[in-house]
Amino acid sequence: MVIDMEKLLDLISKEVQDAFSKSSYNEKYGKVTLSNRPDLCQFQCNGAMAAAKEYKKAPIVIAKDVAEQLLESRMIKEADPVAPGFLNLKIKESFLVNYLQQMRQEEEFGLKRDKNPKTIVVDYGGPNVAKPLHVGHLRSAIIGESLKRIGSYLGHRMIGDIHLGDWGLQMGLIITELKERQPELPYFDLSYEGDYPKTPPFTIEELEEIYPVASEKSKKDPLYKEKAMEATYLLQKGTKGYRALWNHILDVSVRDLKKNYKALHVEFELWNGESSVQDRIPAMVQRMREEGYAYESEGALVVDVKEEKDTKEIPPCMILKSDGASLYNTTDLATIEQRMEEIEPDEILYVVDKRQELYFEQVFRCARKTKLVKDDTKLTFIGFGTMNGKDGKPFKTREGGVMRLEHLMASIQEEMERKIEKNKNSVGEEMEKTAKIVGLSALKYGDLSNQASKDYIFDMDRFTSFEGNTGPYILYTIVRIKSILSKYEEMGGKLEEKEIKEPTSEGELAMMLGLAQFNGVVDNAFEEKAPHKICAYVYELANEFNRFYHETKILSEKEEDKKSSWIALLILTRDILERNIHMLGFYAPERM
RNA sequence: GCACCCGUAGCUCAGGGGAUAGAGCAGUGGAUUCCGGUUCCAUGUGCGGGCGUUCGAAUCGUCUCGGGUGCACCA
Repeated sequence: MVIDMEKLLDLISKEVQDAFSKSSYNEKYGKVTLSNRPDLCQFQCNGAMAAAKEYKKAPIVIAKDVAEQLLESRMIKEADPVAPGFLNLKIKESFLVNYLQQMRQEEEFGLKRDKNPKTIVVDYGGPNVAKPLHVGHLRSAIIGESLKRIGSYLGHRMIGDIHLGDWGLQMGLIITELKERQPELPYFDLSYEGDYPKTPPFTIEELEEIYPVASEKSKKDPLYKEKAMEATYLLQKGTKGYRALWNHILDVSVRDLKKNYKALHVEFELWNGESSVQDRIPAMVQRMREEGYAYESEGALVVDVKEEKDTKEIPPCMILKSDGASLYNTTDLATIEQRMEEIEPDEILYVVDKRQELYFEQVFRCARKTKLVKDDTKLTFIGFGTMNGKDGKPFKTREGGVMRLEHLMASIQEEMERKIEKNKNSVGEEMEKTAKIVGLSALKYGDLSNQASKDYIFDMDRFTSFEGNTGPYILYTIVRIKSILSKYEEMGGKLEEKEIKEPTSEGELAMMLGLAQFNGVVDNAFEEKAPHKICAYVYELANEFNRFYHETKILSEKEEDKKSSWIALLILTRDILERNIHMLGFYAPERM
């Protein structure tokens, strides 16, 4: 039977709230938080100070009253009223141990699944076809993937949509350049009736070379640009040859994207793009017109999205350009419409560059105003900051260009190989594989450990270090636990049927308290859409383990009882650490 | 011009009404030579500045100074 466990802080809060009630104070003052003075206590309740005004009593008197009620508590060992009115709490070890034992038995460590699981679409990634992924795509992928995984653990139905940029002038440009180079291809023969070749007339490398060339030419040559626009028009009109060519571009490009995202351990449930919603645009625009939302302004079709409470001017949301063409807004709105029809999400999360905040504010308001979404459908913008170089400016290659994601990952891997080589624990292929895993942890942890909304500095040396608050340090800690456990097995020990006993040291107690925080932390991280809180937790837990490890000789312990309790504790620590890093989007090797 | 975001230790970052503001890195000193020395412990300066709200402010409000970003036919 699976019982969702209450979060530890909730349990303690409830206990303290009861104590407030019993001493005839309002239980709302009984909220308990983690202590910010670990030297004094483990948990604290500040409610007595807040309650002082209402009851016209000194806070310390209230705290004392409440403490009295807690004398018989089965979970609180000490409740210490301290001036001016803090209530300092310590938990009973027996209760803590039971809690951990239960965590071990429950699915997902008793992680409290949301009672009303939601369907949440996560819009992240947003790459353009025929263009290589670069560091600008990195944060969206990393953060989006993590939020998706955290949400899934909490029981939500998370659906990641890559939202490809696969429509518009860029496609016309590529087709035009192809035509210049290979006019003899059947795709350009408008009278061609036969089947088109199955194999694309280009490789991904060629495709990536073609786009910038075409883009450059169109800027300089108006005639060329006109051709590109003509090609775009023909493609959108559904011209057979152009469609066939477009399909090739998409195939080649998507295959390459999948490869790259796979290397990042990022997976999308949906590979929809701008093209997926083109068919529904005319009807949607028509409806907005008919229902009086959209009107002509300066030649363009717009929907007003201003609101009374605005402190600044919010420009209207443009639906069609003055030349009648659709634009990004149109596609995004149509995408919302499609998602509502096909998926009916409770929420859509947009994980995009924070500079697009105003733009999405317009789109969201427009979607709401034009009833594309239900009143209770949440549209959430999660803006992330820029990844900067050591100089504090946007990350660039040495030549000053945009760095390709592949290149960035390759150089991290190289750096990792150099470091791992020194350990001499692995060679050849295994080392390469390990370097990849550890490199990924360096990159993702380095990114996620910062608040998503802030810019951060990518520092190769710091991120790949095995010391400090880094991915490799976390992995190393996990590997160390694994190593101890396998040594224990080699010595004839069994990992099963162990029971966690009451702690025998401060370090062990701290570790236990840390482990018990797990479900509260995950919950909070998702609530605030803040993967960095998972990072902070993982780091703390790793530190607690290392401290414990340093002061405790586990394998040479003579008392079998103690030893087996520690082994059980180690297993739980390993499992929780691994579960957490999985939520961050990476995993630990067996050795490193 | 208007609006939004950010200023926390030498550096990179947490903390977003509660007690003495924390980590890591770098520096210095030490421990452990044992399950992986990629570990552990100790040690210093700091909330850009002013005014206000509050029993209590790094946190909320306001002004100011610095930095970044955005303001309809790009995405």
